Amino acid sequence: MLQLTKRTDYGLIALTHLAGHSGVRSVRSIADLYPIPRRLLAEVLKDLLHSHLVESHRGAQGGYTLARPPGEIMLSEIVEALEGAPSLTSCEGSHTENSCAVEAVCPIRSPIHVLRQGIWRMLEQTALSDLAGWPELARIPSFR
Amino acid sequence: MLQLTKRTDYGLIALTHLAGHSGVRSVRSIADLYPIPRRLLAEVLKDLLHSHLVESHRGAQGGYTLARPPGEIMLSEIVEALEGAPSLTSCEGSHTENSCAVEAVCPIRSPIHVLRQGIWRMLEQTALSDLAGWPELARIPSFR
DNA sequence: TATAATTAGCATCAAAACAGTGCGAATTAC
DNA sequence: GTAATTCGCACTGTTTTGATGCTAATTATA
Ligand code: SF4
Ligand code: SF4
Repeated sequence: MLQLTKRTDYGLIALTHLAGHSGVRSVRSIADLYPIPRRLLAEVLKDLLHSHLVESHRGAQGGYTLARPPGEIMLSEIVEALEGAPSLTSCEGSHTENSCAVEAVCPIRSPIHVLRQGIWRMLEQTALSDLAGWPELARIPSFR
Repeated sequence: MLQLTKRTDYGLIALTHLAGHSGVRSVRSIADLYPIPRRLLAEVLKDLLHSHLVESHRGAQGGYTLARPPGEIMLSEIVEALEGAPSLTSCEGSHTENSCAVEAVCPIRSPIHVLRQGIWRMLEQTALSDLAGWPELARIPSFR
């Protein structure tokens, strides 16, 4: 539906929060701050961990921190971590031989590719810090 | 999932075909040419009809034609007709008070808006003729 | 006029994607 | 030792999407 999933949405929020608040932040604290389902946010952060976008700190007083400076984390990485590389249509992406029946005579395949790359490039050129820099962020009270 | 639906995909194919072949084309002829489920394509074209992107011609030897020159039909219109205006997140679009719980303190709402507009602008600036002009199109045999 | 082709409108079904939850184990600050 | 926290896996319910069925209305044309 040409729309980001809530998982990605939540992931962006969490990462933006981490970018704006130094130190370790637990899932609980983030999920309480923004009313996000706690368990779901935990799943999301686990995915981000597996993609090496955040680092985890287990045990009491544990939580997550950004693995890199927010200026070096691109939205494309985040989206890819949480919902796979964008394909725009079904005939793209490494869906392991997901070939569409139309493919052979498809008149729109090439041009759609171009569009997809345009969107992808936008995500590649936007860093987490570009989101985190928004004024709204500064107004959010810090907890813990 | 930041991906176009198959309905949109099929719609683009049909419109591209109409753009490249003058005269009335029936659902059957298009669906047979590209192996697209006939009934589904019919549904798609009905939606396009309701959005005034194509014109219908009922009865025997009937079918559809483009309502406007392909240079004046923008991808944004097509996507909007088949899957609604792109929202990118849940807090956008006229979902009649679909307000997200996070909305009040959401740190990413504004920046995501900007991204969405970027994608939207790409679609607004690409005309059907930009797709139809691709070399593949010329190679497709004409039926009927 | 009869017939076949075709769109129009409606409803329905099946599969996939998605949002959200449960639970118990492992880890660690205190 | 205890409480807080991540980790891993599985599971459920809902929504979206893909696809199909059926009948009525329309129209070229034989
Ligand atoms: S080959 Fe064409 S019809 Fe098939 S998924 Fe790709 S763009 Fe869509
Ligand atoms: S308000 Fe924020 S969290 Fe809610 S849908 Fe919009 S971007 Fe996502």
